[in-house]
Amino acid sequence: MKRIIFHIDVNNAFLSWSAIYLLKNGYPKDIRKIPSIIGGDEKSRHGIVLAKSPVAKKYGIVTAETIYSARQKCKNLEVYPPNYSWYKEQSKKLFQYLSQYSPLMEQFSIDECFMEMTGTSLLYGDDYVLLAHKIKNEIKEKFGFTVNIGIAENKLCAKMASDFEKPDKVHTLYQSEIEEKLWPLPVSDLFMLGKKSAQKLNDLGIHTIGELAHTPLSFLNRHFKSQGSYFLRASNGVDDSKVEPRDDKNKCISISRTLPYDYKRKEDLEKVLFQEVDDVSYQLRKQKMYAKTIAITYKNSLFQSYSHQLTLVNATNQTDLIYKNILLLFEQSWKEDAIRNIGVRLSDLTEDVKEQLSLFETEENHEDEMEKVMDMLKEKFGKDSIQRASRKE
DNA sequence: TCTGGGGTCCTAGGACCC
DNA sequence: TCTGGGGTCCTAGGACCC
Repeated sequence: MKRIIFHIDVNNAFLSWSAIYLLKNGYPKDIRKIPSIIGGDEKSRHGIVLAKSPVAKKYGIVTAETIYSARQKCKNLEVYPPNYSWYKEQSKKLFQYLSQYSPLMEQFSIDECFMEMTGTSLLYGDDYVLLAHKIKNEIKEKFGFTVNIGIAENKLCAKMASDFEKPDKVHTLYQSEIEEKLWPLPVSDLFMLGKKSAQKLNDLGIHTIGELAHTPLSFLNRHFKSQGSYFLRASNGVDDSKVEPRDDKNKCISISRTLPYDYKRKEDLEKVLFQEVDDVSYQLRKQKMYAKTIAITYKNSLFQSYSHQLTLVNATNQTDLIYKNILLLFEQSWKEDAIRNIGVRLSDLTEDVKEQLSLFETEENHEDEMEKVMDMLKEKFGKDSIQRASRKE
């Protein structure tokens, strides 16, 4: 049986969702119809473009560029702040609705998912384009925002197809259409082929996906190692990965903050680190996980990144133990440069801890009990309801 | 008023063991 | 009297995604 995969992608998700929110609350205009963007707060140095309206796009504004630069391109650009809790709500509603059409769905991000549609012709008939239009139109009617739907025989091609002309469109990219629809595109359009690789390919004289598809594997392997094999397969529309529902278990949990100004004082940085550890270890406990690897990450005033990490003998989820190790890492790694962004990352996560205590480790049941109580309070009254003594000024 | 935040995966190189 | 070599674990850094 021919495999059929749908990829659903919300058009300008953050901007569309904000537009709906604003209209619902009596805002007089639809920000989808004017030159507008969703952007972070520039004063706290979060000034980048998170989403753009189709009109803003016409001015050449791209996602992730600075708001400052976006304004240079369009003088009467309107900037609106993100509303993440509302986005999450919209996302949840959408996926809930979509799940009625297929028992097998893979949520890929807040605004994208894959649906395994193989075999559904018994239910919906074998005109998949018609079905996709039905779904797309129902979403528009029911929720007020538009989506693109890509139809193909595998995930990669479905994803590429949904990226063709936007908004509010259905596209197919069957194997028989690769040459006509995929090959003329620039290599940078290929999924998982980013700026660096695109530049390198261009320097090697390879500009289109079609050219890439006809490059010898040995040549690509020489220049791109294991990625070379991926590039060749992907450019030929080959992908045999399955639609797999995400398990909710993360491989890592991290928090990082861009500071209001560059911090140079040890005490200031330590205070931020403590808050971050408090947050991140709470998240860890909420997922009932334990971390074995603890890392500190920096971005300095010159935008250079560096990091330092250690691996524990026994995985933990205790705030104090994690903080102790973060302080150690901080002592060992901070170059005493001015820090723009500092973060904490927990990885090597496991569900169970070996209860074996190392030789000199003391039992910390006390700490465990206190933490449980504090977590319960956080659950009930919100994350900021309770703070440890050392977190206060 | 220049340049976010949260992820996953890969690679190179060093330490260490047998 | 010359510097083997495979395997594993760990760290740092980087590419890429939304």
